[in-house]
Amino acid sequence: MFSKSCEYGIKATAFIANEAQKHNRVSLKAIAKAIDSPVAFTAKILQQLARTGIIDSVQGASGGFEIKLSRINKIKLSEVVAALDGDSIYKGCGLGLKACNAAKPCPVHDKFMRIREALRIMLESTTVKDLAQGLKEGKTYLKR
Amino acid sequence: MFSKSCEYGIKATAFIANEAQKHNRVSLKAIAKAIDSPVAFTAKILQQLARTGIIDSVQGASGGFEIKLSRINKIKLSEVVAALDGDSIYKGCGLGLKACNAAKPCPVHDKFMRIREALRIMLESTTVKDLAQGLKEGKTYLKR
DNA sequence: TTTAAATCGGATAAGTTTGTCCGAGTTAGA
DNA sequence: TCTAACTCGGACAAACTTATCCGATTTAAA
Repeated sequence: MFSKSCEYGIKATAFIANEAQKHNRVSLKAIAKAIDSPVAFTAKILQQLARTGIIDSVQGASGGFEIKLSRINKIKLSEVVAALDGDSIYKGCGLGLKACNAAKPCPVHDKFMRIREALRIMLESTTVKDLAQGLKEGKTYLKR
Repeated sequence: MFSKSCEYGIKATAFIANEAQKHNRVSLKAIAKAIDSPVAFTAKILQQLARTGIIDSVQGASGGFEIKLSRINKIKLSEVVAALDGDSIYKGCGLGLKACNAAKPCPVHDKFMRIREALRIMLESTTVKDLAQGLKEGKTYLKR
């Protein structure tokens, strides 16, 4: 469904948001450990998320990554996905046709539209805070 | 969502089924042309589908690929997908966790389950005949 | 001012998917 | 029996994703 980059990105964002609620800034190392991901690869993903403005990076000693507390309930899961995987998951044709639409649909067009629409709504109605909340309450996990 | 292999495979299967309804057997070349796919790569996919028993292949002159008319309303879209992409699309965790379940869920577990379940139901309730029907009626397309 | 703990960013490697090439085998029909 | 039109299957190549390495830069604190 999502690329590895996107999976790591979502987990990292959830972790950073949860730490933000505890007023912590977290290092790359700490993030990679928390989400069980390769450190250097995770760095690239965090840079991408920082460039997009989803997370903030702070350089230098005692630096790291953070999300402003006031923003964690505003960032949608869909934004994280779009930053890393683009919008093909919402927009693309299920069979990869370039010009697939209601006027000239592919054989799975109608049925796929419903699924993709449900996915879009789900991603757009879930915030980073929602993800962090589960972690905070010990109801959800980022490893195993 | 699906791999390129799977996209080509679904299109090819739909095309073969539609031709089967016209009592035609079709060659690799004809299939690749109809679905606008690379010939040699399509060959691999058709071989895979033939091995799985989804389509039938006939060697030699005037050979090609076909689906028995009596089977086109029995083959589910989910079987085609499973043959080419496996079942990770139904079973895998949205964030790639190996041990993600209701007891120890990832942050998107519940929400993803619903989407994947909808996808599963859709793929299992769509037959190859459904796909061919749209083509036959000129309502759906395999190119562009 | 020096040091150590960080991120940044470019180069490169490994792995997977996608795509190509070609010789061998199969079969209908001339 | 020969030929032409097919599929089969292995080896290879290209492109993309995933992952690693390392030097440069930034910054807090001793």
